[in-house]
Amino acid sequence: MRVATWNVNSVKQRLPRLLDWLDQRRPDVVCLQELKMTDDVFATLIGPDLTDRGYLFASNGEPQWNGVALLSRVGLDDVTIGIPGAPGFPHVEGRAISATCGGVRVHSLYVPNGREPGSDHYTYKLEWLAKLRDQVAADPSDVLVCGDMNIAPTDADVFDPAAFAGHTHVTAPERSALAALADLGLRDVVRERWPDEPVFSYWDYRAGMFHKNLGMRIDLILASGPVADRRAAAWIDRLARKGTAPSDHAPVILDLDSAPDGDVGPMVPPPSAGRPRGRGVKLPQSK
DNA sequence: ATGACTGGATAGTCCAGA
Repeated sequence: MRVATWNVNSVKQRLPRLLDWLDQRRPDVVCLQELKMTDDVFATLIGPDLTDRGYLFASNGEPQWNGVALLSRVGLDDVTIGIPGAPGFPHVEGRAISATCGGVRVHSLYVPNGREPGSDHYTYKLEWLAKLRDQVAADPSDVLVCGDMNIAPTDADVFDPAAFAGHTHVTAPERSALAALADLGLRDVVRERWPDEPVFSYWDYRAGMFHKNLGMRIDLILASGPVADRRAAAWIDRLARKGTAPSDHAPVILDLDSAPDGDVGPMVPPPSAGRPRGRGVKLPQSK
């Protein structure tokens, strides 16, 4: 069984690339984030294409921002929209959906960004993550928590820790929220497979960050022990970040029991021959 | 080349993203 998660940054803009990628990678379960459309529009725009490919689907969308979905061709049962008791900002946003697929409880998540440490949005992020922890704690033993977690688990998951000082995604309280999931037995399958490689899943569109491989690993697949033990391959599909009109995120792929493409490489560019990359580079700044 | 973004809503630019 192949499970993937991908922040597509607008299904509408990503439609041709998403369909091509489904045909190429043929995942059995797909977690999507940042649909940026309502459930009705999602079903109309892409539903027939998904049905043609054998997928059942469910979504938790909004008109303009956020939005998550689950696609599955190994069953889609007991769908839960959102997280029980989770806060809104101020309204409850489309950031979580879960279902049982192929015997595994799968979560597709778009964790709030947090904006600035100490801001209202940052508090919202931490409170939302606490409710996620409570929901997962009530889950069965076979669980996959997938999505854009908007947290880099360690300093190895950003191109230069100094560039992120004082920013969200790397602060101790955010990382503690991930540790709380680890305390429930969830394991970071990509990092377990590639313990030393700089594997990123997000690169800012600006300033040629992708081509310089100045990224972050914030899209995660966290597996409970029985599921993590079934890992045959785990990798980040950075080819999907190349070419025309990509998302700023790449998909993350986990193969359970067997790996259709073999045990692919870490999907990182070869190390540059010269100076170290990324030291002293600043984050692109919003106006 | 030492600078380099994209999407959504809107109808000027502004907000959001991480």
